[in-house]
Amino acid sequence: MDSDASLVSSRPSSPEPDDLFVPARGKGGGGGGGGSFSGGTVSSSTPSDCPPELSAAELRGALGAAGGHPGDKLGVGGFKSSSSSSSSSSSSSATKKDKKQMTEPELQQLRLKINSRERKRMHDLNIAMDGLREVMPYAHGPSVRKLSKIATLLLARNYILMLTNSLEEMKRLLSDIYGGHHAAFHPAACGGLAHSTALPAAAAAAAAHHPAVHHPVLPAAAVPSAALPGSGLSSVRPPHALLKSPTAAAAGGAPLGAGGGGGGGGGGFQHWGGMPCPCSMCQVPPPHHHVSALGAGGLARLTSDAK
DNA sequence: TAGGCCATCTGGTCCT
DNA sequence: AGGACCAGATGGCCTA
Repeated sequence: MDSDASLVSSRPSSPEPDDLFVPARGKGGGGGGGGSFSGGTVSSSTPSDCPPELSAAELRGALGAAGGHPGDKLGVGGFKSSSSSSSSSSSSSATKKDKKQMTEPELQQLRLKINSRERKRMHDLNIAMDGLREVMPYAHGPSVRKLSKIATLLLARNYILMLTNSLEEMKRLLSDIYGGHHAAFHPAACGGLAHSTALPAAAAAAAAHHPAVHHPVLPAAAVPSAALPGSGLSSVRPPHALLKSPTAAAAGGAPLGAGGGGGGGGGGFQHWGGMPCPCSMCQVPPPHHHVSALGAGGLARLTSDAK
């Protein structure tokens, strides 16, 4: 409410490498967000400069996933006991052997190295998350707090669904306009924009009726405020509940989280200045994608989080 | 003070 | 063998 400064992500995504370090031994428990870091910077890793793009491996991991599934973990019995000589048995044999043979400092060194790698990995993940936030409509602003990770993911999903629906709607519109005789006209396949000059008045009118993102396929000429995510997605409203912003919440409007129960009362979301839109997309909530447990439940939960 | 979110540590598993 | 990925645990910060 009052703390303006704190509204904008009071915490950095991750600390500076210089600050990163771990006494490894002394810390009675966990790392804690930079609580008891002392000396001995571990910049061993930070090899590259953290490229903004996801590496192939990361993408693979993100998409593939499901691979791991350790499943057991046996209750994490050994939790932070590693700092000692570890060797709690049961694990990769060779590595274990080596670990047993390693001296304390060596073990510590190894631990630091692994920790550093993990830190970097999470840092890269956060960078990717920030990148996602940047392209999300309404995800940033002076008085809007940074989206949480879960909110970012949910919002992104719904955003994609909405854009997909917009595309479908546009295709259908064009199909209606040109009827069957112009089967050769397939904007989606041709990239759509290439035909901008060929768009008849009817299409232009339709475009005018649906400015901005709602029909992203339309040429900029026909869509004055045409909008790429960062610029003016005035018609796309995120789930204000996720934004945790008093202003956003007050602004009201239908949440982007249409798929789930997001819409709540009013039926279809209104992208045109509060006026109900006649198009099918706005009348019917995004189909077939039941927002799944996480979607609905998560949003509901997050809603209660709204300010 | 409780709850949410996050960064970090850590051990295990899978992959190259 | 080393690295990537994953999930559990812990503690700190912030907000209601």
